[in-house]
Amino acid sequence: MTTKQPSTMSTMATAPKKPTIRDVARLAGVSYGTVSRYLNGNEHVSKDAAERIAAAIEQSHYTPNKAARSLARQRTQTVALIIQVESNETMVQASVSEAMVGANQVLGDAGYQMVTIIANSDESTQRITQLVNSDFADGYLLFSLSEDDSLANAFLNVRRPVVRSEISDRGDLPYPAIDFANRDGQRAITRYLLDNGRTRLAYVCGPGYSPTAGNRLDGFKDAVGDDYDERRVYYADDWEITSGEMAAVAFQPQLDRIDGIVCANDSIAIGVINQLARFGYTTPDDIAVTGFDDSPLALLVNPKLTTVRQDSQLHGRAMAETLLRMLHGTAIEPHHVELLPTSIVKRQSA
Amino acid sequence: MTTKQPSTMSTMATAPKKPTIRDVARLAGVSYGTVSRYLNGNEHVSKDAAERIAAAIEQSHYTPNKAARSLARQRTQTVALIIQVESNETMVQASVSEAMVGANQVLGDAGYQMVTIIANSDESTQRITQLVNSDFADGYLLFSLSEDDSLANAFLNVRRPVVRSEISDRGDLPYPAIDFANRDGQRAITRYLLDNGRTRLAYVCGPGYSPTAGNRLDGFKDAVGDDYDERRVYYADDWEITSGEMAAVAFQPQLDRIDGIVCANDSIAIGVINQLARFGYTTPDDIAVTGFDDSPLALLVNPKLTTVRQDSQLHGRAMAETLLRMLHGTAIEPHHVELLPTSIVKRQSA
DNA sequence: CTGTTAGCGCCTTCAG
DNA sequence: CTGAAGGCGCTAACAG
Repeated sequence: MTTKQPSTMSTMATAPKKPTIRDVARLAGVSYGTVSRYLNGNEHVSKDAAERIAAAIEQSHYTPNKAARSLARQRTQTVALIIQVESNETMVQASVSEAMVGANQVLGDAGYQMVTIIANSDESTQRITQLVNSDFADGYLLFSLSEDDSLANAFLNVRRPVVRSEISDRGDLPYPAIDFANRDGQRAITRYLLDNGRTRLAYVCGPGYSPTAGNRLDGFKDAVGDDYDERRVYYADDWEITSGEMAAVAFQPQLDRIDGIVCANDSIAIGVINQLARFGYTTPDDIAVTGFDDSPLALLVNPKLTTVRQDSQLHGRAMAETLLRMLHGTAIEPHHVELLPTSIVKRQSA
Repeated sequence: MTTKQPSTMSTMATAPKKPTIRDVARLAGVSYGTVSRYLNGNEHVSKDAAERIAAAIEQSHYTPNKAARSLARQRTQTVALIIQVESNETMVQASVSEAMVGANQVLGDAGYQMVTIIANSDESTQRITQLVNSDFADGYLLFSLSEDDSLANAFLNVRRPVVRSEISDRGDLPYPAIDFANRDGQRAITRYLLDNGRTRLAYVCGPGYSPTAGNRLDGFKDAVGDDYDERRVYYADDWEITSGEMAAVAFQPQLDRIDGIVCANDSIAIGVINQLARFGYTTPDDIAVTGFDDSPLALLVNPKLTTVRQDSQLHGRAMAETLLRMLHGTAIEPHHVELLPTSIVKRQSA
């Protein structure tokens, strides 16, 4: 079967509109109910009819209309992955794009088409709220919603399964979340520093709107225990490199009494290292620095980052799997939380 | 109006199914045809009726069903951005995610919902082919299709507007393309090297399946003219850092007679610089190196990359705009090509 | 096993 | 200005 059949092409030229199930039925000499059965894998179709239908479909280039099918069947076989990006400037994080690929894989294998939607303005949030309430998809994967996010409100009354990518303190969002064990991870890498004789540690915390930032800070607190000193914590406004540089500046007066800086993520760590270098401190000799995420950047910088690794593809897969379970009717406790493991990857910066 | 109204909530509890246009009509005391008119901004609705309908909608939390509307109206108000990723390992390129944001903006402003779909396996390609032929969206934005891509075949018989992100030699794809002036850009930065006294130039070319790779190489050829020497060209298998390293290795025997290496993109350039350093050559003193894309990485490495900048958000916006034009009925020449300008950004590596 | 038929929720003439 | 009715393309329940 070649893709292009001249005869077929000319046929199509004379009949420029898409064939419907009735056209196929007519071609095959059966009623269109039978064609529908064939299409949906119903047993009760004679071998003979099946063959004629198959031929008719082939010949007419028939493909079922998605809207009609969704309407009749009351489900779309589509899952939407909604990702919130802070602004037009920020782009999609590497971890998010990896998770997308993971989720896309398992959803696709299960016969669902995943589509991703970007929310980055009030207007888009508005539009998405409409969409979600219009039975656009059978289920939703929510990425990086901040605590007080207006986008989250869009899902308050949704009658479809939803899975979140971050744990949250927000009590009115009755959806399971799958997240990394951020607290454990940060605790572990902090202990690693401690075990290596770094005793005067500082911390650069992620932005306040992010639950993840808080969880990672908690892990740091766990590890340092009574040595925790609020004066050696810098609260960044975002997750970017610049924030790391600002943190180092803020710490400057006490840098001589600091021998390690634990950062909320890799980008911040890179910023810290850069700024420390400008101040004349070398990493890790003078001050050890750790990141979090093990993003592609971790390998690019000098020194290479010692950081907490998380498997983002797995994150996407795990989220998709529990969504599928819900789609299949399995009841999941509304505030169910699954924490994915992280691991320390030791490189040069600490 | 608070989002959660206890009374409404309990009402919903007793009537667990979504309200339809008929429910709204009943509540407002009009026929549902009138509600439909109201919904679609038809003039012929009395002020009185409009108000009652608005109240009924508010009260019932009504949102039109997407599938039904699409079916009746024969359009979805949706545009799909399809992006092909080489494998599960490769993630979404920064430039692509930026273009996504740009296109999303323009499309959203025009009342379309953009959804992005990932193609990364035969199975997903298969599924997408079905989708595209099922009137899933009103138009398509195609990202990074390789020349002989099977995915491209999915669009051979589509009856909807399509815009491509790369120019191509493939003649059977009658869709306009919007691309960067890759050839011009590479020619310009090569000339820049030449003008700065670099006379023995080598080139690292992108993967063969990519038209872009060829266009950039052509730009290099333009600039060096008769000095072009096939022995100083390395053909990479992909766009990644590792390929740059391999290129440097391949060039090693003649490195002493080379004073500049023009690379197909930033990642490759970074790989080249790294490997050169290992061989004991410094950049740019011994050998100047240039990139292409001005990706976020360009600023992170040492020395910072001198490269060709392209505005990826603009790319997305431009593609969306011509798609909109086609959606609005403007005829666009099938093989129309628009080339977006690039600029040289001088930093440290050359 | 197969034809018939009643919707799915909404849009859009067509009368009135 | 508004109600009634046919249809968008397909599914599913019901006779036969």
